[in-house]
Amino acid sequence: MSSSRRQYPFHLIEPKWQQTWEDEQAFRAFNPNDFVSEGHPFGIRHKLAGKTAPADSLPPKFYILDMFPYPSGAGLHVGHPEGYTATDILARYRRAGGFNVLHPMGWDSFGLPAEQYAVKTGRHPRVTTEANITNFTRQIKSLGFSYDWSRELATTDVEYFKWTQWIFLKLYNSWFNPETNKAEPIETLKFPESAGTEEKQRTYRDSKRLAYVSEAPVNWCPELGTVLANEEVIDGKSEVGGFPVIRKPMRQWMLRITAYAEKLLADLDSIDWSDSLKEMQRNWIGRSEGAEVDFQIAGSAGTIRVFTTRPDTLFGATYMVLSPEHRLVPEITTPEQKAAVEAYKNFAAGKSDLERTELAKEKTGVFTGAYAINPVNRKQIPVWIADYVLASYGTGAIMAVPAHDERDFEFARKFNLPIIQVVQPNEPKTDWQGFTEDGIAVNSGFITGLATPDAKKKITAWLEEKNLGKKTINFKLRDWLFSRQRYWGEPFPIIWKKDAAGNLYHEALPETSLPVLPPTLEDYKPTPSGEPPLARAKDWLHLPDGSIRETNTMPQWAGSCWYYLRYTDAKNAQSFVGKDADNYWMASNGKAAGVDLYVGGTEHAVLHLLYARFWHKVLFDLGYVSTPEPFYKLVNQGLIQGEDGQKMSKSRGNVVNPDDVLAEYGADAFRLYEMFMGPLQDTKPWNTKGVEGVYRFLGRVWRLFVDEHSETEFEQAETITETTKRRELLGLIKINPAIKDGPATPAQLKTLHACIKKVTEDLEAMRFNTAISAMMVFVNEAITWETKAAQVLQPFLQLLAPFAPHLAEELWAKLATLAPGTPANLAYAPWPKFDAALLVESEIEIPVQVNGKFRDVIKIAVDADNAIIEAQAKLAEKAQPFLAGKTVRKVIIVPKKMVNLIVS
RNA sequence: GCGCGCGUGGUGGAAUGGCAGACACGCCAGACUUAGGAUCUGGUUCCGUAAGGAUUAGAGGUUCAAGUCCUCUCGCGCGCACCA
Repeated sequence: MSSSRRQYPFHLIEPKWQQTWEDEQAFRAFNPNDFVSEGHPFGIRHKLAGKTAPADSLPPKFYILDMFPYPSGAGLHVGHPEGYTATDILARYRRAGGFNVLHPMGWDSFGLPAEQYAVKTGRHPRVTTEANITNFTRQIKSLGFSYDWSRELATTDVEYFKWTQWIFLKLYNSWFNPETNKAEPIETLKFPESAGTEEKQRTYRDSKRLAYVSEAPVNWCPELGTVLANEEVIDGKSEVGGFPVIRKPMRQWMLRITAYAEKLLADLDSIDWSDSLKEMQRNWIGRSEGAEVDFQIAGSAGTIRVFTTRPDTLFGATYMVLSPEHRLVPEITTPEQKAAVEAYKNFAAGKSDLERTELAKEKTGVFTGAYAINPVNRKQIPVWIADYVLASYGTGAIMAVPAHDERDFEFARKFNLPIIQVVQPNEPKTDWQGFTEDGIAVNSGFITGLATPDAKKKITAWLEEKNLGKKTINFKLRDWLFSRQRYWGEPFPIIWKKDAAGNLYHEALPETSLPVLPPTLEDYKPTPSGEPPLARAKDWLHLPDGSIRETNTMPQWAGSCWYYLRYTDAKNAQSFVGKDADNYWMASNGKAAGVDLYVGGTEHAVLHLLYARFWHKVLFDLGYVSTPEPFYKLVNQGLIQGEDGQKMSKSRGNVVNPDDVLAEYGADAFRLYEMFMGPLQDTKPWNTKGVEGVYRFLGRVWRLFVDEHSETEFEQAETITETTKRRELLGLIKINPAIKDGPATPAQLKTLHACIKKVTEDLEAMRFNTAISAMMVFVNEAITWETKAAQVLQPFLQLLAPFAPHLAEELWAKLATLAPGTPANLAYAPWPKFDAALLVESEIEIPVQVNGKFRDVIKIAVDADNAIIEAQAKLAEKAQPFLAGKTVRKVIIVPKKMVNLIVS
């Protein structure tokens, strides 16, 4: 730790103001019909003090949200406060702008590390989690963020996860009605004629629920001891920890997110997210238009249905491929091929996901012995199985058109299958083999000669007419695997029963039984038989009526799917969120709706952000929330790297701990640096020297405002005063005698208003780095003024306040002694407006170019007409050598910008 | 492989198509000082004593004018990855 002298006493100022804000609950947001206490600055500003405020009396709302953190044992990381600082600056800016700002914080506190720690030590995850939350709270509070702590929540709070379970029940008790195109209560589902018995009705109903049970191969991670969603598996490894993942058939809970694929895709157009993020979601949803086509199996009544985006290439289909898992494989395989097919199925099943992707180069497969009939030309084509065809996409079977599909082309060459051209590239020199783009249909019967889009239309119509196929839209998005074999998650409000025939079936617990608490355990490991840890609690597991509880728990994403809603009404005991609160905080304000600004890392691009949108849409369909989208504007902050330009990690030893930075430079400098580093969205390396730079800037601000002699007295007094009483000594520091409550010079006003303009515009556009540089320019200028007008310095403090709130408040309070009538509370003082008239120049400098090259600058009156500008430009001294002996052929004048002389 | 984004001084970064390098860091020189890792002043893209010239990854193009728009190449980052 450095022993260098402090630039200013932030160590006293910062705790002082944090205490003040907490004492007066300065940043509490008021809901409709809340009572606003007499002395609250929000009430004073909006004339609501001492009143109960109905929705229409409240100012417009602004909901600014951070992605809440997982409270890890490692504590806060410098990456966390980057987004939090940005949102805090905007929250403070909007408050000053007269908005009712909702700016909450909470904890995404279910999760694996606490559970793994529990497995090792036997310490209950709740104990670990609470200790971590305490530490995170301390760290976050020490940064002076203006959160409304009265709305703090943790996903592990019983009062919170009770409602998470409640929402699950809504999913369970709903189905997606394709006719109304929305989710409806399961009661509106009509049974088909065939579902006569109670058991059949139950089965039918269960097959339609938004939350359903599926027995299918899932992503099993042995190391983590749990299954994972597709979104949590990256390159065949777990997103958390990077452990191998294998396919394993298991009984699991799924959420029918695929029913919302179309809406999740279409509604991206209604929200203000970055293009790259929208693109990631689009790719993940993966919509593709094409056709399903039925191929008859030769010598059999069966058909194989395939999905293709290129029905126009049907005449070029020379073979078919089924995925090894396809249900027709055993049926169609001929006796001679049986052994080979079985061997191949085993070979494919034994591959891990990792091997499937990494060894994708070389195609493999075997012939089944069967032939299918191409519906357009009645030709017999062989049916193969190969693992390059995925069971989980489309119909799990394809028609192979080797001439115009790279994968089929590779496969056909390896196994010597015929390749027939059916598309002619528009560019005649292009090789048609392996040509996959649009062209002209050839060798294709009745579609020959048509351009690809027309050929697609015509053949699809033909297939539909002959009842051989139909236009189809397919999505890459799979249903969301929603259960985990863990302890530290929300238990499902579900029990299992046996019917008369001895079949297990599931049933939801009634809402009145919520919350379902997890049992207390001694041992958090799975059972020896591989059951989830909850199965260890025999008393909990078995209900008196003989039914058994579901032992899986929900994934960590469950809690984060709706926390932004709970913040709007965090204490509501009757409902997950009240109608008034939802209407006020999430309502439209004349634009697309929801959270006005949501800031967080890109790592949640397809996980949290897709899941939360899905839940929100279900709640919207069911009438529980007022908007179709949760987050109107979303910004991803960039990664902060270590000083070496590498990703921060313990193993690299380049992790910067915010506590250390705070101790040495203070919270205001830390906040300022995080914003000064560069654009919020960019990845950028940490640089301790850079912190010193902004710290020095704050020191200059301090010295601009305070009297140096009094500061020396203060410092001497501090050394002989006990620590706890030092804060009171701040009163010894007097205002800089150069500051006068008199008129400002035009130059001072101009400097101020230029700064107001720049900072305001930059805040609107979230350009924090350039806003800070504008304030630096102001201070560099102001420090040279012999007499400093209080009326110029005061608005500057308002500009500084969102960035460095502690220092600004301290100086504001000192300056108030000079300027009577100053609002007591800086945080709610109305944001200064710039006066354009003060920025107008009578004379401006404009550059003179000769043949497009900059040569000189001339000073002219702003309202000078073109003739004068031209004349002045021709006289510009440094331009003379380039004009001598030449004729000016053309003069280009951009008013107030530049003049360009074109000479021969 | 496909998609998206980005390449500007020694460093982080600024520049509605109109004076490239704002604002900082670092460095150099000076002032104050017992001292400086405090503070203040000045300088700092490169070549050149200067006048001037070159310069925004590279090559070409549009334009009176290009870091900015277009085309190609190279490099980096992110995402997806046999999705038919």
